[in-house]
Amino acid sequence: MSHAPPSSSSSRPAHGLSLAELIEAEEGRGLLACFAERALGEGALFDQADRDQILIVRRGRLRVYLATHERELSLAYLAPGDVFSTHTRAQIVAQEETTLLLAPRRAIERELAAYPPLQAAVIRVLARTLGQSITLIEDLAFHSVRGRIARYLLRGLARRGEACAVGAQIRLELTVEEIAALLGTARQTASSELSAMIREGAIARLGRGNLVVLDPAALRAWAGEPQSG
Amino acid sequence: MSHAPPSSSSSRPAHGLSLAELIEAEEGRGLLACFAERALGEGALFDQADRDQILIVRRGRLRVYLATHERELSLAYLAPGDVFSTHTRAQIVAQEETTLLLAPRRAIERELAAYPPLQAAVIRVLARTLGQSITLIEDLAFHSVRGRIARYLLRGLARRGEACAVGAQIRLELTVEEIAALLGTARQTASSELSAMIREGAIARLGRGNLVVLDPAALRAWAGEPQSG
DNA sequence: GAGTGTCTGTCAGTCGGCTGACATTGCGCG
DNA sequence: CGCGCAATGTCAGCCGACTGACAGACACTC
Repeated sequence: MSHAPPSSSSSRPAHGLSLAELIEAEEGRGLLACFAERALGEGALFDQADRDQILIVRRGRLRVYLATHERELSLAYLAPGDVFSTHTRAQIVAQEETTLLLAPRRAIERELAAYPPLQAAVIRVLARTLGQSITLIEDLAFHSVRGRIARYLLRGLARRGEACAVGAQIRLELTVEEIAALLGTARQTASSELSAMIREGAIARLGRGNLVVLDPAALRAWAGEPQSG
Repeated sequence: MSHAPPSSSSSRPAHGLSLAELIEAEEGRGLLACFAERALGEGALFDQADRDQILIVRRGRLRVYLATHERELSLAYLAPGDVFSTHTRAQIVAQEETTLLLAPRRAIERELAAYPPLQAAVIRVLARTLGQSITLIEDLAFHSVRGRIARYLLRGLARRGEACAVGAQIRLELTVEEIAALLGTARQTASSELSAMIREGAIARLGRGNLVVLDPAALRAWAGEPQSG
């Protein structure tokens, strides 16, 4: 799961193929046979009946979230190439027309021995997901809403490899409400805090859905990062 | 990581050997060679220099936690047989005299192909850890302190396979302060809430560090579980 | 242009949980 | 036994965040 918004899918270092790349490649031909394609219309809930499935997004966008009757917490948005597993307690909904590949977890486990690169791919996905979970736990346990927003903005920059410097632009690809759900807070609180951060001169609006960094040090301080330089 | 207190180590279903069992078994002999033994005295911090290590607890007890300058959040207590990896941002401290087995992650990855059962073991550890992380996220995002305490108590019962019925006993193996750290709250708040739950008759004290369930329905309601029966 | 829906900003009221402070209990040990 | 220390229970004061409500901004359609 990519904790950031519309995740630019596979940014894989030289460790090996991602699961998505693997099944498209030559050596994954047999593996591909395990998967069935499925289409989801916009707003369609992924049926919780098919648990224990591995899914790969081919096209579209999925939102993964935890829910109670009264509140929802988004865990991630999945873009084409992203991989997820339904055996967690998370729900999944299609944000737009989406097609995905599905395979039962048992089948994948059976293939593990046959496709050595598959092991590494699966472990890598799990490790990355775990890392993002810990980021979320840190957010919820240690950081105020303002800090979480600052961290969210900094992650957005880091994901593109941009430094947090004066003039750096941040494209908000989600609505305030969606960001609030991702940070575990209410829409109104996120809106107020963001406004306050602008009023205090740390950032500025640049048209609809765009921000510019004015005071990197303030952002980093709110994010609870060690001040360097 | 076992989210519960002093985790009764391996309660593995019939899926295969755990990593800890695997390295002790015949077929793990070569694997064992990757590991070096290390001893930690009580209160010793696991050196953050050796990142990217797989560790297996042999004897003693470790606490895994996230920390800032001003606060700590315990993620898990590791008992003999438990497995963890240091590549997360978590810190580790020995609660008592502890000995553990250490292997570089790279070495383990190299062995993956040679020991097919190892793949399953590693994936299982990661999946379990991820599941516990999601439980913690649910706690922090959806449940009040009272709810988290109720959920903690219910998990304790479930872990022993006991039902939450009138008269069921709960052994608190941690101090209130340690429980608070595990639930992401302050010591005082945890203490007050626990006292209130007792005052309201849902549970009762039974000597030092022991509780009895008096009103299972109340506990389940606080925990936010669907009321059945 | 008017009408409609969505996204957004903002406010007052309320409450849960944190902080700091202090009293109490229980246990180990000289 | 009495001292000391750790673990607890409890309180008042404060603050951050949620709730509900409403108004403005923007995009789309007819």
